[in-house]
Amino acid sequence: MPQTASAPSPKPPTPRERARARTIEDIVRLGRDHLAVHGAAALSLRAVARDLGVVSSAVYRYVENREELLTLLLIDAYNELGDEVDAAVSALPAADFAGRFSALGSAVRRWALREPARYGLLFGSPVPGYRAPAERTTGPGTRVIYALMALLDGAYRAGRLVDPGGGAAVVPPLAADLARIRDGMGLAVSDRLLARGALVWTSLFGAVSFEVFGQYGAGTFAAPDELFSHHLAALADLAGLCAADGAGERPAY
Amino acid sequence: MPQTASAPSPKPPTPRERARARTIEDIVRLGRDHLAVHGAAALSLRAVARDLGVVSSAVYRYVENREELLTLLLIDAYNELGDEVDAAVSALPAADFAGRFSALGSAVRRWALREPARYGLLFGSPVPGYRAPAERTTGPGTRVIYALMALLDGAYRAGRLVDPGGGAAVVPPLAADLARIRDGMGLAVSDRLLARGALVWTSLFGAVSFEVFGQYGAGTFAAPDELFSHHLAALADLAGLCAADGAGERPAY
DNA sequence: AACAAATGTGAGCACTGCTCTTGACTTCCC
DNA sequence: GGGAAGTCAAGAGCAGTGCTCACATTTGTT
Repeated sequence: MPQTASAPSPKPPTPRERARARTIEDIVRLGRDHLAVHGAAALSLRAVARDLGVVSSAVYRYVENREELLTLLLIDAYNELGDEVDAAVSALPAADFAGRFSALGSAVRRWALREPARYGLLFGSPVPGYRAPAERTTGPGTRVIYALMALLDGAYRAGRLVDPGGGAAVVPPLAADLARIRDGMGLAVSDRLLARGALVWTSLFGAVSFEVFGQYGAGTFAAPDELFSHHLAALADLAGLCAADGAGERPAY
Repeated sequence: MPQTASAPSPKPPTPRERARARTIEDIVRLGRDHLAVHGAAALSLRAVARDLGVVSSAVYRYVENREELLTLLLIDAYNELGDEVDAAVSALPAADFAGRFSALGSAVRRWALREPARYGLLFGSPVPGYRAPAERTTGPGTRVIYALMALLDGAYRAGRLVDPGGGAAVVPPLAADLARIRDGMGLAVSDRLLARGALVWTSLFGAVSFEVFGQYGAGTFAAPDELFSHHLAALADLAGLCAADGAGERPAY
């Protein structure tokens, strides 16, 4: 099994194939730049062709159509976000669940603020007429939620994730959904904590989206970093994460 | 002071002006339909002109350009959402804070699921190259957050909003922002509860956005209503809302 | 009825995604 | 080596877009 074992073709790549792959890489790179500058809906194959120094129809040799390029950029962005989140999380000791949670959230926010247009492609309103092919995007697209759930599940197994109370009981139809998810991901967390994890997940992206999309009015928050940190602490509490090791930091209710 | 006292022209509208206003209304209505069907980025003035039974350049007599139409649709959508939220909230007694909170969240979700493209225009990724004119959109655009803050502030003044603990203390720079907001909106809630309110606000839209934008994989949640209700209860708890009147419903910690 | 403002028309420019034909070039196989 | 097969870029062309402008028509008012 030499080379990359992805496709079922064990042949070594011919020079042609290598050149072709390199051109596609260039197209994706240029597309990423255009995406970052002009946004997803304004992504133009002709503009990419111009930057590539080639006539517009030539890029159709490498990329089937605009949707295909969008899909490539989607996967590219999901993976870059996933890489950064993974790196930020694994930079802290596995037992520091609260620290890892904070690192995960901060990494998402950092990437989103640095790449607002690409973040919008992933988590904003869907591009009209474009449907992401699930079989190619669900893998990269679920890396962050997998990381979060693995984190919370690890904390649960270590006895460091305790139900914070409040809210409501899990009703049977919801419990069925949660059971399916728990089995599918090999988790151990309880229904209530799993539901809390899902809420924390969407809340995290809600907070990031408001900031990235400029939904807060301009100048409303002069200290956005502090606001996000505060939110992150509240979300850790909402998820049920106990405060950092040692001292029973949990305030008296 | 007869008529509507909006513009500094107290004259009664001429038939011409009435016809003009009616045409603009028609354009907005048709644009709304196109928006709902094809999405914001695919909104086409030419298509609207066709539906209006007029040549494309004629609509430029009524709407300066595509951006102007987008702005009109933005305001229209914000107001429709605001109207529905206000109606849902005021349908319950003013003292039923938890009920009103639930009604607010459910109204937002209901409208978003019914009008996904318009919701995307308001809370999704910004349309590339389009900047909403703040002086015309901040009014309608802040109705929901005003309603939520008024609700939480009312609960606070009635002693029915108590700090749920957890999270972190408010650091000075954030406190300054919160103080400015509190003064600007005439609120009384504490810093921590105000910050919680902001988090609940973004979390609500995060949960709705994930559902509307199909960020949950297809078929992940067979019972989305129950999931949202569960989230809503958790968010009410996060905000510090005490459960409905009478019995000390608060579960033992 | 006459005038002037408001409104509608159609041509036109520059742009987009995408298709198709044509010609040139590279690679492989006999 | 020489042909065959495959690959690639070019350019024309189609249908659509936003938007402008000169011109024609309608319409309300004087």
